[in-house]
Amino acid sequence: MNPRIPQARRPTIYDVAKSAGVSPSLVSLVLQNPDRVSDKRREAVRNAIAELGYRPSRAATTLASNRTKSIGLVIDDYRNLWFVDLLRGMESVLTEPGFQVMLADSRPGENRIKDAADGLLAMHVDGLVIAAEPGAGVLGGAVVPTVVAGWRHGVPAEVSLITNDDDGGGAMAADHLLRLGHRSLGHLSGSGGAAAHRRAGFQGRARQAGMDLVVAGEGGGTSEEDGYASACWLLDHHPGITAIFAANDTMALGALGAIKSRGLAVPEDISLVGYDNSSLAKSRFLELTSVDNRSDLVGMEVARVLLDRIQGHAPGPHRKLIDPALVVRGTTAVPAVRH
Amino acid sequence: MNPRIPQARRPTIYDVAKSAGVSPSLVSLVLQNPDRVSDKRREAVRNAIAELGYRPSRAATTLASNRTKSIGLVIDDYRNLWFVDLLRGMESVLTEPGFQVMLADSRPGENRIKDAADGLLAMHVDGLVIAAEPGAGVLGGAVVPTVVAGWRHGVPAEVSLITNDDDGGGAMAADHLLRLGHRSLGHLSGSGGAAAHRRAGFQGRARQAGMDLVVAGEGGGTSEEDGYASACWLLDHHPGITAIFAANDTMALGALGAIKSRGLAVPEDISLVGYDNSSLAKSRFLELTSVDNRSDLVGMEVARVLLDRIQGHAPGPHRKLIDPALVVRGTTAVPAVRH
DNA sequence: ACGGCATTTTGTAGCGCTACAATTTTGTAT
DNA sequence: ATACAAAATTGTAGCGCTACAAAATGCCGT
Repeated sequence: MNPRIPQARRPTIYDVAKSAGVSPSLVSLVLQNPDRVSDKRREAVRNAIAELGYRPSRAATTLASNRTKSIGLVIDDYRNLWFVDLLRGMESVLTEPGFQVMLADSRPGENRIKDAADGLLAMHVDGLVIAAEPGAGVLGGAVVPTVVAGWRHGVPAEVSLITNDDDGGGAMAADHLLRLGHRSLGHLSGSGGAAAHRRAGFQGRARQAGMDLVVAGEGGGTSEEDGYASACWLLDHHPGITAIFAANDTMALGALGAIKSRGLAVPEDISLVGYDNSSLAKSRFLELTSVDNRSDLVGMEVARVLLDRIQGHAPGPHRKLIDPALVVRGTTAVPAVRH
Repeated sequence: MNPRIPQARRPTIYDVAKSAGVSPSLVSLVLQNPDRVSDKRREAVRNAIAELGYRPSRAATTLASNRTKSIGLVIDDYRNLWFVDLLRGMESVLTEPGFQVMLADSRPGENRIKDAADGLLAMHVDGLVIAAEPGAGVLGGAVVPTVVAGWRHGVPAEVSLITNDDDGGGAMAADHLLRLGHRSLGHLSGSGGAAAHRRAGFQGRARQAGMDLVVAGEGGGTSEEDGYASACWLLDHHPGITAIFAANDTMALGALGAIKSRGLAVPEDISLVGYDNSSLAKSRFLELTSVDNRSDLVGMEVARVLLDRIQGHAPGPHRKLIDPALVVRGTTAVPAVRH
């Protein structure tokens, strides 16, 4: 028996080099910049790679080149599912050039976001996406290209920002109701930046068109209960209203309960528009007309901006609002003729 | 002016060693095995680390030790949101010992799962979690400890397996309805392993208790539409049924539509139980009694098993079913007295 | 055939860390 | 004090790759 143990050691660049009859440096070159290598050797190296089943060691590459081909994504909380679309969008762009996304959520604690970001930076990520409210100091020593996604406030001018256009979404909702012929609107708002922008956009367009508008719940909660309560108040104090725009689908669901409890029908008596185009909205049971954030597009744009910065193509920071899309379903219709 | 540029180079283990007046090896030791170092030096090193803001380079550690302190998680599709709970559970266990989770979803293609797993292995993950149906060959050359999560079939005996107990969940649903006094049950099933187990558990317990049971939709789809159609069929052909158990919340929602369309009320005329305890079920609008998978517990157990294997504590493969939990809400009640 | 230049290929020297054997220090028993 | 083992510390040699300068090769006109 042969005493030499076959050692299932992973092949290295040296094994490939030997097998292809070239130097290790040449193999490295083929991996990074195939164009600089003659056709003959390139093929030889590629064959050797395929034959040996060689895969570069990311750790070694990172250590030697100080680049990781990875992007860190900091989210505020796994429970906020919007990051799923963001992540999908990012991956759809990043997969092709071979970048990996590393996810970190921010556990409770003082400098939650900063800690998560620091952890990712310790792994030498080439770029950072902050999909959470960037607290003070988080964006300070930006050692790698950084983009804030889905947030708008507290972002210094030198940091890139890609966000859903919540103003635009609010305006879209208003336009839709306007076109249907509604003239007296209610809005269920809540606390938080996104809600404020949705409200502003909706309000702006409604006022511009000379419509009546009553806003409820401004600065309050954004749960189903809150939607229910605000909608009850609206319906009881402003019976002339024919359409309600809620700052999110959950509140819209609450509003639906309120509307039904008053013996009114959707969309016959009241049209209802939500926001987020959540699974709730898509449900056959609700068929809720809703504004879709297009967070997937945000993710794609984020990835593109980051790649540009990493590869040194783009100049300064980049800001962009992503257009949302209105998805019309069964809860909006032409208003009933009164009397 | 001083021509030397201050170079914001990250401090290395050498910088720490110099600052603490010890050798680099000692610093490394403090990082890995503080107990082996005298109190005096340990403190000196720790102070130096804090002072310099030193953070070990993951890449270098990986390269030198051939360990990464990271776990790869392969999911089948970002749209299947159950992985969110799984991930949360895993992180709650892995954060403390300093492990990172790397996520990879399996894009379309032939060997989808295998490619994703290979990608993670190329990054030298120390352990692998397959939260998807493990196709042929995926678990073959298991070079690192591997656990299959949330799946039950096609898993060879030598691979660890941590799964939701879908049989148990089905039985729980049956028990609940039994205790309420229901004697004639309907079940909305569908294709797929999870649905089959839920059905089997429900069926087993129902038969054991001598109840009437009609199953609809076996092998069919699992969407809201499918739930609606199957529930219609059930209600029309088996009017004696007083309770329906759906294989998931979405189908339960469809069933609710069907029940209402027949002029029946929930829970007065028909009790309804879903599965997954999704946000849908929690909604105030539905208040759906539902079985919770406890995927967070699956994630925690997965992480524990993996850590044990990685640290060489545990012996062979490990199999465990995680008990689900029934969340009773407003869609189940004592059946109405007939006639 | 030969200089001169561009292109292709290679050798050398790390990147920051850990493993492990070698060495020094400390503690204990005599 | 002295011998000896145990504990603490250090030096050396990589891990697998890339950067970069140096060397080799190819190509052109004359």
